[in-house]
Amino acid sequence: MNTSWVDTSLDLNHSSARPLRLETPKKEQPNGNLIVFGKRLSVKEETGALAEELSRVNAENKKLTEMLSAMCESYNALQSQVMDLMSKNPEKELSPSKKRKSENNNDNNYNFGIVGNSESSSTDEDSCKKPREEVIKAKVTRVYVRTETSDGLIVKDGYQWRKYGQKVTRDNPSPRAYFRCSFAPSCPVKKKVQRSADDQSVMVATYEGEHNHLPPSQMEPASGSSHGSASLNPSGPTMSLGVTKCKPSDGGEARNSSSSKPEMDSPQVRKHLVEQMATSLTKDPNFTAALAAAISGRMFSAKSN
DNA sequence: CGCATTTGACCAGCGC
DNA sequence: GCGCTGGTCAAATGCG
Repeated sequence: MNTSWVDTSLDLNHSSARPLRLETPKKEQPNGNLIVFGKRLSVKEETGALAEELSRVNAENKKLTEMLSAMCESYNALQSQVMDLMSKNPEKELSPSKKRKSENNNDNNYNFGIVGNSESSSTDEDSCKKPREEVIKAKVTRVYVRTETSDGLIVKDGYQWRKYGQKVTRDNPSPRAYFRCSFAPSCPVKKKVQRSADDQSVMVATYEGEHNHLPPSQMEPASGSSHGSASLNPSGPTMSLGVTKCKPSDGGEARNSSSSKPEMDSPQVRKHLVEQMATSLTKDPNFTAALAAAISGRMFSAKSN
């Protein structure tokens, strides 16, 4: 099971849709001088400006690295909390009233709350504990989306969805919306979207199944930006901010080959996961492009002030 | 007019 | 069997 954390306030994909302009001055001027932001500079000034920008970019890079490591640390802390909880409450923490067949198959991690807690609780052990029930056929992915806006139960993920129901559930005052992929019935994917009971600014999107088609944004590149803001993609090939990549989820593809029985408490494994997360982020062209765009955007705003 | 969304009704699983 | 609950259906409604 996948669980992704996406902070829509970052909106990286959206940023990456912009043409990447790192504004590295190029020696286009025949006289050796440069026009930087409309200003003609001498070679010395250019060197100074470049050095200044370099240091600024370095500082930015350092800041981002710190943010990344902080993210990983908090993730690890949460992970260990989950492990503690799981060891204290070996299996049956669900309130009896919630025990529906499908929920037992798919959502037996609700009892651990939000943010990363749900992952790694749904392993093959669960299916072993319930030999009577069918093994999960549809891949279930849970995605957490932090959204500052209150524009309904909308989680943009690049796919088109058709809403077919809405319910107020017992354990959460905010309504839960039910979506089917608009390519249904050929595409069996369903999605449930509900605001987190703990944090109303967090949307919890639960995907069931996998798309058997490309997202419309990729099938029609020209219209891609229309779906692209706050883009997250639980099963598709596009980028989802890789916090989940730290964990041995079933949807983690090749990022963690030891997904069968991970020992999350091992410091080596943790370190390895952090490294994998960092490399998967840096390898992702979308992420690097978005990062570069964000940096250049900051440089622009700094310059204009 | 066609399509998507809304929303009350209905159904099925589960506990008592 | 009954009540509770989550999930789905389908008629009504809205929108472009």
